[in-house]
Amino acid sequence: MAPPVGRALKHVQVREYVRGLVTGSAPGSPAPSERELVQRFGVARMTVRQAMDALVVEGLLERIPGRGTFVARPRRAPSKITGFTEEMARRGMLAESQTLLARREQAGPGVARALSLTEGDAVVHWRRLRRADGVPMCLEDAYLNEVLLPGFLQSGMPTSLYDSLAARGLRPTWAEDSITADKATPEEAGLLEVEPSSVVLRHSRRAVSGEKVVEVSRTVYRADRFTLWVQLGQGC
Amino acid sequence: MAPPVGRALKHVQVREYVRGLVTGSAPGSPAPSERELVQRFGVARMTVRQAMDALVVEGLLERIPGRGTFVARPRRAPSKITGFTEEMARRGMLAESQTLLARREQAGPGVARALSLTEGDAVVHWRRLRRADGVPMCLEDAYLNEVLLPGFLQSGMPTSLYDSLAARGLRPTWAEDSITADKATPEEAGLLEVEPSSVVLRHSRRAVSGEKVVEVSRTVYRADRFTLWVQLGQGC
DNA sequence: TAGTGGTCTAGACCACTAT
DNA sequence: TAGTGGTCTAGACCACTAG
Repeated sequence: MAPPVGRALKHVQVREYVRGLVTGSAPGSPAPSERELVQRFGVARMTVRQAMDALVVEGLLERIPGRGTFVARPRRAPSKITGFTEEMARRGMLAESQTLLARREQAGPGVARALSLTEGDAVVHWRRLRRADGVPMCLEDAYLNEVLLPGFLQSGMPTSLYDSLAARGLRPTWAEDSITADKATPEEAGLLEVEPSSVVLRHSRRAVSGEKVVEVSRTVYRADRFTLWVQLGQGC
Repeated sequence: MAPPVGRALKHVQVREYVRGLVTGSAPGSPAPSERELVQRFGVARMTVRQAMDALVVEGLLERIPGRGTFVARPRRAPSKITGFTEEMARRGMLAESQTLLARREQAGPGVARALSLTEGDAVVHWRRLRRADGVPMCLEDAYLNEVLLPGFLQSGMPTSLYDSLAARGLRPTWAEDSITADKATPEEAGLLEVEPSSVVLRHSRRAVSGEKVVEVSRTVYRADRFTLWVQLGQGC
């Protein structure tokens, strides 16, 4: 394959060429040597190193001095920040949602603080009963900053909140969760179709995209149907 | 301050000089310009860029084209992988432990699989009742690969498992946790000093350091005393 | 206009690995 | 010995920002 032509930066051309060669290769496979790429693209070696550096930082390549550059074994990664739809898909289950409430409200003190707003500011309150493979799994109350989501309530509610946040460039980049065990309230038990005072898992989330708080939610899961899985790590 | 002298690599000298200038500075403070560092250290600009690149990747500096290089605002980071002692300290509580059991065992099928061992291999089983500010908080069963921890049982049990792992260069770099809500067994209720069938939070962990599985544990927390906090993020 | 970071060149020498 | 990545030089031009 010839080096691509275009007005793209040279280190980007090299980087994407190598990425193309390398994606799909088994870990440990050799990448082209730096001097080989210098020849192929007719660029300086520092330019090639800039390209390779980026792929090394990404975790795609691994350099071994004296030996060469190789496809890195995929690093164990921390959990992605996902919503219910994506999480259930990952478990091979079909997520369904029943909207119980979707309206504009004035933020109370707790929600205002969590969303970094002022009390009384407009928020979207969205309450859903969520099923996996037809069985009630959890009850979720999400609060969203209306200013960040103009026309959200009018545009017809999506299935996946996180998809529609992503579509607006507001995919969460950071989230803080708190998790407790508790007993269901009578109302929760009724909606979740469990005995009164059944054990539940309560999960609160505050999700941030860049500097903006995009979601504050409280979710109550049936303990008999749901285990929370989290991966932690120092890698990215 | 004069450039340090020594046989250290030049880009390392520059990097550590800048790090020293910058740590403690407020986010947004300017770092020295690249050309200024070229003058000060008498090195090539590419060498300075190599030094600065490292600090940018670390998240310490931020480059703004046309303006300069500045101290980055600390990025929101995912949770560190901590044990009970460290976690309680973070909450301003004093962690105490009472060892209920500490012995060499043969790994059963479940523990063997989780520790990436063969059934019957030697493992350390360590059961502790853990208190925070004197109140029972959780009951933890940890299983450790004895081969990775020679003399662990003989050397007197430490307070913090994670400290002693760190001392052997086995600080976890990745962990997978699962969290469920449940009711305490009679034995658990007795040890945790709660009513029988009280609500508890069950937390399982499999912690890895590099490629080695260093800890497998199951912990049961009093739900009335403990909330799990987790931060997730794409930054490192 | 002066200064900044972003890109790029065309070399060089080193330590290390593999044959 | 040949090849690899690691380090380093002494320049250059560009687009952008700020005064």
